[in-house]
Amino acid sequence: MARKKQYNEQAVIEKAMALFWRNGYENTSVRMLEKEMGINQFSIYASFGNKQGVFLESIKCYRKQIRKITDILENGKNGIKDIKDYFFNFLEFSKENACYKGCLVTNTVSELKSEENPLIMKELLFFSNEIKQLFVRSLQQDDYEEVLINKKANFLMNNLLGLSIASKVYSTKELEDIIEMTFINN
Amino acid sequence: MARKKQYNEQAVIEKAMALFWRNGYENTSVRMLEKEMGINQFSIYASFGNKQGVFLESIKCYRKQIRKITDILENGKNGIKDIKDYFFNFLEFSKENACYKGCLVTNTVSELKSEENPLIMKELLFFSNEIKQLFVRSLQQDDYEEVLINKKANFLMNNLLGLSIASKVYSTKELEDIIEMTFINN
DNA sequence: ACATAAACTAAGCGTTTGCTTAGAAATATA
DNA sequence: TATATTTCTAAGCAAACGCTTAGTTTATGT
Repeated sequence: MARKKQYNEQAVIEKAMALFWRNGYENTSVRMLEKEMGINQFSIYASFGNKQGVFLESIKCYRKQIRKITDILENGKNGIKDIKDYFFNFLEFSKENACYKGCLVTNTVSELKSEENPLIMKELLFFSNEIKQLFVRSLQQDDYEEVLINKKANFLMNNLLGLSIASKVYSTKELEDIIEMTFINN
Repeated sequence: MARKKQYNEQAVIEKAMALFWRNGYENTSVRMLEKEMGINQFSIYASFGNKQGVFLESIKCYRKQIRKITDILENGKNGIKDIKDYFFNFLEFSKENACYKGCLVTNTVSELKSEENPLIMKELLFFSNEIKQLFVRSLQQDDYEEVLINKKANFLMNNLLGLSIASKVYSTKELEDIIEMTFINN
């Protein structure tokens, strides 16, 4: 009936995601996506609508990849200890050739403004809240009171957000020390 | 002998700095700077060379403005308590019309890559280290051992970096709770 | 008053941006 | 094998980018 697609949409989105992760949203042009994804601009727009569409799919792909470490946290039974492990796992997850790229979600929250990219921002904040809820779940295993759990979860999120930027400034040893300090009372 | 400048360079840089702070480096175009600074592109290039030059001067301006709160920290005598006050002061400093803009330095570290903007990045990391050294100075007043002081300083920097992003996501009440949690053992 | 030098305005340079379109190539059905 | 339908290539669109230049205005020293 017709010609077949010569590319796999999931496979090219993985490459797009990697590019957005390295360069940020605005600093990734459609021409760069074209080269990295290995397909023509026409195909990009046919498959994903526009640049924002490519990014929204990239977030889904990011979520899929990070499940490798969120699944561990979600199935953990050791309370805050599991969150600490997640921090170390995240550091490893965000690394590419000995270079830390931070978190794709955090990087983009920092870069974009809600007023100008409401759709993207909504997805990012939803994602961010999912991680926080994983922290809440683990903290509940250590039977703190509900209000304190929420405060602790926000505090830990703040440290995770910090790591996204700190990892571009500090050495691996320093980053590991920071994580140790974050969990020093547990 | 010649015509006088019709603008004050320090005054227009303040406006440029505010624009960079709100929008980030790449998302601030020379046309936007032109409007905000109230002078023609020719004047911008005559005074500051190029867009990077405008930004480098904006950092100097930012440093000058943030002295309002770093001076307090630098002259403090209450150890870590002064750092906690600095965190609250920073939150207020970063606010514009009930909207948190984060830290100009942190935002830009997160946005740009060292390989592509080495000059700007060098200034930003120098700036960032100055703040850390203020933390070290205050921590020394509480006589911890030297190695622990450095770890604590990095931990606090991580929380400050985190606040820059967290302030775009969380409410004022939550941000205040995060600061309380950061200093809970002091 | 006049010449001179700096600062102004505004138009425009080449390049890159996100996105579109015209037409050729390829494949599944009839 | 012929036809229909989709995907491909590659050229091109208007707008925005950082930056420059030609020509006018303004103020100062003589």
